[in-house]
Amino acid sequence: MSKRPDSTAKSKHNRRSLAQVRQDNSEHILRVAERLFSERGYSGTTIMAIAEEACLPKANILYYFHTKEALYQGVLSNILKIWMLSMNDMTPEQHPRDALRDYIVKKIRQSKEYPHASRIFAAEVLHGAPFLRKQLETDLKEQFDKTCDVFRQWIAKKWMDPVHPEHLMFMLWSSTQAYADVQVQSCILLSKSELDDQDFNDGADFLVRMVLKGCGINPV
Amino acid sequence: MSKRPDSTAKSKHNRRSLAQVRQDNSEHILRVAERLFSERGYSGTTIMAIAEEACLPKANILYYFHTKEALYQGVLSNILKIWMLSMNDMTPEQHPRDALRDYIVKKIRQSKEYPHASRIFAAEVLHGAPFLRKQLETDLKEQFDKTCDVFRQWIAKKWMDPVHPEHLMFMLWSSTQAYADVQVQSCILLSKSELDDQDFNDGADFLVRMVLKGCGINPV
DNA sequence: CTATCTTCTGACCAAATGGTCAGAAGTTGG
DNA sequence: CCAACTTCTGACCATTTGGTCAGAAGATAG
Repeated sequence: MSKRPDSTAKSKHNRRSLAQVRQDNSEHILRVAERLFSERGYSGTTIMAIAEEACLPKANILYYFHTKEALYQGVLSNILKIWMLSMNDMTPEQHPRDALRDYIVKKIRQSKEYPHASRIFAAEVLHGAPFLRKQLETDLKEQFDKTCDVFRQWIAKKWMDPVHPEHLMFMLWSSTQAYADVQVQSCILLSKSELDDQDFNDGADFLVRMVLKGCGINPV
Repeated sequence: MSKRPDSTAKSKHNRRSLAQVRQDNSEHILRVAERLFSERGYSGTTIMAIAEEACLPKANILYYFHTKEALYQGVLSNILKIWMLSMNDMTPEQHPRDALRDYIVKKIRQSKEYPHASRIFAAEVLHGAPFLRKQLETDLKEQFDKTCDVFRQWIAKKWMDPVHPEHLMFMLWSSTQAYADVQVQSCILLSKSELDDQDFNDGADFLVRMVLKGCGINPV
């Protein structure tokens, strides 16, 4: 049960403004909801469970987010913000050696820092993106196409082997994503209670090396 | 609504034995349930929905599978059967060039042929494997450790670069799995209604090439 | 201090859900 | 043909779930 920011300090002094209260509570609820949605999925998460974890009465959750779906949308829009933000553009001028390395490292770091977000996103896609379809079809597709184009230009410049750009993108996405999604499984398989920093670094090193070599790029 | 095997042929003749009826119906229900669970997740799938899709009254579903969880377990055990079956052992004697190629091709074919199973499995793992934990900790981990060991032997024989075996396994698993999981997303990104055989072949070729080169294996 | 606005909450509700059960309908073996 | 057994199903039930609402409690502005 993650405590909300205030809780004890309800005495007359140390008062927060209404605006402040609203923001604090909204964010607190969103944080709790994100965790639960990522652990149990949309249907598996009840408003009551969120309320208990957030130490707030159920009706209060619904005061801030009028429906369960609205709450979920709130979580999703937070996630997409992170996503788009970190999805740095690779440029045709950059050498793929650097651009791909940066991309992989960034993505894996993201999987480490925002595992809930990563997993919600993955679950969303897995079930046909019922809530994200629109956004994926516009924003993400644009990004995807642009990046594939960069790959093609690198290939034209003979900076890398003529690999299938689309499949390279799939491979980059899935294998970096895996470090968040399969954390549970990883723990089972590696017999660790959690992936540590070293594991993430090893993963990044491994992937960078594999991708660069696999694309015929001299890592220098 | 996928029709059940019998349906019309209820007239006196052309009768099926009770044993036959039982098997037919069980399998029919499992098939329908598998599809729905993969599309909507465990909590998102109601018995009523399964009943409607299977063209059977709800009570009949519960006659064959006493609880929702039992039905889900039935689906899962089907899935694990497929999984373990196709998880061919790579052996230290095989050259990684052939073994890895076979593995990737097989896995991707599996993603194509059993997309529902693949997705249920992925969702299960994503949510901490609430129903599969035991099996993963025993069967899958054994397989995992054994395969990592094979990689180590290949490395000792200088048949491939000294890559991190565990991370290679992750990468193989996630990037092949992706061809089932992300089918939706793939369709969005590639603007196709479905991945066709060519796409799966391209994916396999790409991955084989990438992995072999990435591991410093001469593809011959 | 007071009138007004926002925040908060217990009590309540209709619908959906997993599950039960008695008994009808069909099958089987003798 | 009959007794025993399996399959099937409509009606029913308790619980859970998302959501409403009236009014209490607290904050704010004049």
